[in-house]
Amino acid sequence: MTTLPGMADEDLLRLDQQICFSLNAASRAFGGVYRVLLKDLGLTYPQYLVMLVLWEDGDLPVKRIGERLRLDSGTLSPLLKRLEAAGLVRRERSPEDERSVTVRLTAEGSALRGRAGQVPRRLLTATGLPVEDLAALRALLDRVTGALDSAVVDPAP
Amino acid sequence: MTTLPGMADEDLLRLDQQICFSLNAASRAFGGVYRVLLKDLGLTYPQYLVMLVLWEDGDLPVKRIGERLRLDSGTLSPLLKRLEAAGLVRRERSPEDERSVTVRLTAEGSALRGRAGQVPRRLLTATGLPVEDLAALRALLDRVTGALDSAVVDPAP
DNA sequence: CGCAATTCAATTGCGCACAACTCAATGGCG
DNA sequence: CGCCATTGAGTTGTGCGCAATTGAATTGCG
Repeated sequence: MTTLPGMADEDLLRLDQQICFSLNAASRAFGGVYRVLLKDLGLTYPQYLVMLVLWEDGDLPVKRIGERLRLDSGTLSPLLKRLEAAGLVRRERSPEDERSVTVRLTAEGSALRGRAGQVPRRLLTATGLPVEDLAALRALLDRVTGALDSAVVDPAP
Repeated sequence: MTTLPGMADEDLLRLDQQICFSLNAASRAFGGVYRVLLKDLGLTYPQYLVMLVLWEDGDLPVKRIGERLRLDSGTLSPLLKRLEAAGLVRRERSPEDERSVTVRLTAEGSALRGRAGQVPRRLLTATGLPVEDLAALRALLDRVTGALDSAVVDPAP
């Protein structure tokens, strides 16, 4: 079984503590830096992620954006409304499937990409890691995410 | 300067995209697994982090908990109220400094530690990574967090 | 064809994260 | 001593994340 022999629950509690602390802290530290960098673009971090997807892929239905970012409509609907209110995107019901809503960049939304050009470089230097280490970090994170997503965890032991 | 020569803004945008996607996804994937594991303890993930700190250190003022978890009173005050409502902690004004509030585990709160004993092991196995890889991941994350925290990022280029 | 199951977006409700602010207690300094 | 800056919690407001639900459009199956 999965008993990791030779480690007491005590020790695991401590290790667990460190790992979830570290991931949490890192996630929020990233958020903090992005918040500063994105301030004069008028974007929040999650909004920036949506714009990245749209800049990369062009117009997309809400569903696709959700798949790319691992977000559901409960998060995306109000977020996209705010982006629309800011004049960066428009939302239109798809003619061939009235259930689907296509998100389109406005001219202003597309133009914002130019002003965002400096953001990644400034973030990468802020991390203090060489690009190779960041790639390694990303690989590890993706492996963990994949495992966690496919791990069917039954609630009760 | 910090120009990372030889990389175009285009490429950096893409790399940035991948890194922030990965970190975000990993963070939320962890949250999802913890949510399931903690469900029958009646704890959310952030509440679990607070309990871990209290189990480790004993009674603490709100201030100290915030330092340990990188959280401010705006987050902790309502969270601790919910833990108190659940009967896991009590909050008392410190006699020697009336501004400070000490958070104390109740008997029920201490007892919960036993029931939480299985959580870390089950999480570790869910990650699908050997312990050494997780340690490496944690080290990388801590390095990045340290760098990001100390990086004074001026809002406007 | 017609009805049931599925899909997609939106909404509601709850909890967390963070900025900005209030308010009381404390400490320092003239 | 008296005043003022600082400190510690709490509150408010905004936005994200997710579960659960709704409602309309579409698909599938008898």
